[in-house]
Parts: sequence; C-alpha cells; structure tokens
Amino acid sequence: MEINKEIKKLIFETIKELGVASGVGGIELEHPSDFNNGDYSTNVAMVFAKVLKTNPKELAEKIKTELEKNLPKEISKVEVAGFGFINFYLSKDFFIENTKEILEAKENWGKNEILKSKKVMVEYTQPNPFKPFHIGHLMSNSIGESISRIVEFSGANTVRANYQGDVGPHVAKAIYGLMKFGMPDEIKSVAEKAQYIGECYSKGSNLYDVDENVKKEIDEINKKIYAHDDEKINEIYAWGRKITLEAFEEIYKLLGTKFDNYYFESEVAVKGEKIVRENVSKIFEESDGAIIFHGENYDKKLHTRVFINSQGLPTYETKEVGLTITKFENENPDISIVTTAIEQAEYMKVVQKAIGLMHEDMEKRMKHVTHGMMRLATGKMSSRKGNVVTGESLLQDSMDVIFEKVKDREFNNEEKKEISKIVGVSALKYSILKSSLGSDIIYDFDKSISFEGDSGPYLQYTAVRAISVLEKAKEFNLENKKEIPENITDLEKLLYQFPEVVERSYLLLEPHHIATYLTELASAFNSFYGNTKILQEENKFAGFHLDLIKSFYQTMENGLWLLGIQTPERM
RNA sequence: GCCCUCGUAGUUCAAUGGAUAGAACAGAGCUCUUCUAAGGCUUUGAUGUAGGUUCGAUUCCUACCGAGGGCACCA
Repeated sequence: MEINKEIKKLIFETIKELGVASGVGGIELEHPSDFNNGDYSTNVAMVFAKVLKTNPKELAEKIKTELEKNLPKEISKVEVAGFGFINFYLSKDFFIENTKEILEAKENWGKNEILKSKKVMVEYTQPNPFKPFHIGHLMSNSIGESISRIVEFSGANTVRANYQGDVGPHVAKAIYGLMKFGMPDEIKSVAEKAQYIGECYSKGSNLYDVDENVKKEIDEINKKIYAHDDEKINEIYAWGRKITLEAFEEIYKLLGTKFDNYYFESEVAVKGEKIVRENVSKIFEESDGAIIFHGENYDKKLHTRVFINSQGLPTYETKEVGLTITKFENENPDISIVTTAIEQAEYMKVVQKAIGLMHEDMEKRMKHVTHGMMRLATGKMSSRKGNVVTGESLLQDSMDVIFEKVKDREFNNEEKKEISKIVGVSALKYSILKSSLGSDIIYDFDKSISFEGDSGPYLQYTAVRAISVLEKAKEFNLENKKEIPENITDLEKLLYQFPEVVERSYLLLEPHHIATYLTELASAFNSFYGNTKILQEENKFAGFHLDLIKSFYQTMENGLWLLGIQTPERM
C-alpha cells in the first residue's frame, strides 16, 4: 500500500497546485514521536513559509484546506499543530487493511525492491586461521549477517563472503609455537585444539618481540610458508589451518551464518602481487626496497602505505587488492560491502584509492562499513598478548545463563538445551546490534549482555507469549466474535511502519534501527497483552485481537530474522 | 603533529534539522484464585565546553576538552 509514498505525492501535488515554489529541499514526512500528533507529519509549511516570507501556521492552514479536497480514504483527519506542522491521522480502515496485508505477505512482510535484480556481496567476520575467534569476530559476524539479511530483504541476490588470513607472520608465529611447545592431544575436541593453537600463536608472538633469535627463526618460517618448500612446516600448516577452520565453522553454525564464498589470503596474495608489480611506476613506487603507494598524492587526507615489504613479501594491502579484484572477477557484484572494525577505516580508504586508479568501476561499487571495536575494560584486546575473550567462551557463558533460568521448568533436557542456544545467542547478538555502528562496545559480560528489558530474550519472550495465545485460542470458541473496536492501539500504529524501518535500515546500513523498532513494538504488544483479556467468551473483539496478534507475531519473526535471531516456540 | 570515529540520566543505549530529548538497568512503590511475571503499571534522573548557521540544533559548521583508532614494511 505504501501510504507514506502516497501522502508525499499528495503533498507535492498540493503545493504545486498552490503555486508554491518548488525545488526547495528539506521537506520531510516523518512519524511524530507522540501518537497524539498523528501518524505522519510534514514540515512543508514551515519550509515554504520562510521562502514566501509568510506565517507558517497560516500557510499550513491553507495547504490543509487544499489537501482535504482529495484526501485518500486511508486518511481520516488532517490537522495543523505546533509551529506549523501538518499532521495526518490514518483511518481505522487503513489499519484493518494493513493487518490483512501482513497476514497475506507472511515471511515477505517488510520486504522492498530497492535492490531488485542487483547482486550484493557482503564480506564479514574475517577471522584468521591459527588465531583465536574472539568477541571482535562475534561483533563483525552479527553485524555482517544482519546487513546481509537487510540487503536480502531489499530484494538483492546476496552473496555472503568470508576472508581469512591463512598466511602471514601470525601463521609463522603459531607454527613456531607448535613446534616449540608440541602438538595438542589427539583426543581433544576441535574447539580445544583450535584454542591451543591460538595459545601457541600468542606465545610465539611474545617471544618474537623479545628474542632476536626467535624473531629470525619465525621470519624464516614465514618465508618457507610462502615458498612451500619445507615438508615439516607444510604438514603442521595444513593441519593447523584445517583445525582452526573447522572450529570456526562450528561457531558459524551456532550463530546462523552460512557463507557462500571463502577467500584466503594465500590465494589472493599471488594475484595482488602480480597486479601491484605490474603497476610499479604507474601507481606504486619503490622506496627503501619496498613497494609503496603515496595516497596523499591523490587526496591529502590519505597517507602512504607499504604494499610489498622490503623482503619482497606482499602485505595486507596487496592481498586486499588481489581479494577485491578476485571478487569482482568471480561474482561481479553491483555493490560490494566489506564490514570491518573502524581500525581499518583509514587503511581501506588508501587501498580503495589505489584500486580505483586501476579500476574506477570497482571503486564506485565498493562500500566499507565500519563498526566500533569490542574493547575490554582493561584496554585493547590483542590476541598477540593473549588477553582475548574467545567467541566460544562468551557464547557458552550466555547460554549457561539461560540454561540456569530454564532448568526448573517443565521442558525436557533436549528442549532446555535448544532454548539456551537460541536465547543465549540472541542475547549476545542483540547486545551488539542494538547500538549504532559508530561507537565502541566496552565489553563487560554483566553490563553489556542483558537478558531482560531492552534485550534479545525480551523480544523472543514477547513473540513466544503471542504464539502461546494463538495456540490456546484453538481451545476456545471465538468464531463469531468478529466485532471491531473503534479505538486504535499503539500496536497497530507501529505495525504498519515495519517496511519503512527496513528500508531505512538498508539506506543507512544500520541494523540497530530494526532492533530499536522491535523493542518499541514488543513493548506495545506487552501493554496490549497486559490490559486485554483476549481468550474470553465475552470478548466480542476476539477475532480482531487474534488477527492483530498474528500480525504482530509475523512482524516480530521477520524483524528478528533480520537481526539474525531465531524465534523459539517456547521459552 | 596531521587525519578518522565517538562524547546524551548513576550505568548501557535511542532520537531521518522539528513538537514535552525516548528506552532499559540500577533506586522507590504497586501488580500473577486471568491467555508464559524473562511481563505490566507508577515514579526519581541527562545533551562535554564555548561560539556560529537556522523559524527551530543532541543532530550541521568552527575552536577547545575527553575517549578510541590510523599515520612505512602487523592484520
């Protein structure tokens, strides 16, 4: 129905009719924060009052009179309020129609076609084999998965990509550690082995910094990894890579992410190096034995970065070049989104500039979405130092909290575990996705992960309550309770806004708008639920109420899906 | 030093240049002989500082203060 677009059209037609100057920007149609001020509101009179040098309230009245001449049936009332706002009130019929629309659309409710027939690639998570999967990766995964789903809801063919650093100094450090401290016990689980490898990396890294001889040894291993000429190292390498990747895969499964493409640094490094070397003197230049790019020559806000180091090995920059070009060659996406923490923002601008000099078309389609960092109260987390909180331990802690809550409930053990999983993951994801992408999250389990109030479990709990009423309703005879109440609940006033929220979330690439909306929606549902006895023979509105609950449940389910959160049947 | 993010109740977060700055947690007080109390209802409390643009600024601009990040061979 897209009533918002209809109202906008009407506004523009009306001001044209009145001969008011067009081409003025800043005209908005928004939802007033207070429902008393209507369902939609426009500032058009205030904007034009300035241009025409008239009183905004008088102009608003004039526009209102004109608007009322061809008001669509969905609008019951137009009012002028405040400094000259024109407020639109939607009619009861509109809300009834909307409920029908939701129930028909089902899992498609909320979708739009902004990206129809476009291919969008989203790269996220990017953990490195041989290093731990830490809470920063959990953050990246939650955000990237949600963005992927938002893009998908906007009509795109979404390709999920993961990029993993399976070569480079960190691998050499881990292999050094494994050779020095021994291989882990065969009977240990994949996750335990992966954790051990991460510890070896940390130890190797520490020794690298303090011991000159170890540094030489690790540098040597690093060269051998690239050269593939040492059988012992090749063997440990293949084993460690496999184990850590398997461990990552277990986490992805728990988180509900399934990647379509995996890219590895070892694969893209060769291509990147070839391209960079081909463009020496054109784009890159030699300096102190290294090959560098002077970003500041093109934009004074950019800086110089090393692409091939003085040992002749490609750096991350060159691998990124190889990765980007490989992605475009393989998938040719219309938009290529890469999500990383903000620490890579400046670096990425320089690399994108370098790529743009070779492939202008690619640069235009690249989008870097940055999010804040997960920090510990004690400072920056660094897997080199070994002070990381691993993804597994955090997920486990979160699931344990939930298990504790359900342990005395009537569910069987299998169900308790399933609920702990679904709700535990949700608590974690919501805590990441509820805030805008800009700011850092200072990680503190008790403070940053909440299980009540503004939280993932709150949303799930609300959905479960709704489904529970719908289940119980089958035991009642409410067939002929078809009357429709005259008043419009806050729940109805929020439900129809869902597609707009999805659209906005895509345009800004900010999943938290969905999280905020769902919390408001859940709150409206809980108020309604608390104040209304639905399953009563004397409730003449029962049929209407049940449809409303169904449409609420559908909206919540779709919204949670966009956040990458599952809806449990019971909890 | 230069550049990029971010500063909102005691705490964790919202607020497409708009109306009385919203929630949650914590604090105070109600609420299950009624569909899941992980809930509902009432209540206390905030825009870092100083200017500017604007009818209107938490939002845009400038300076400062504070936190985080980046600035040549880590990723």
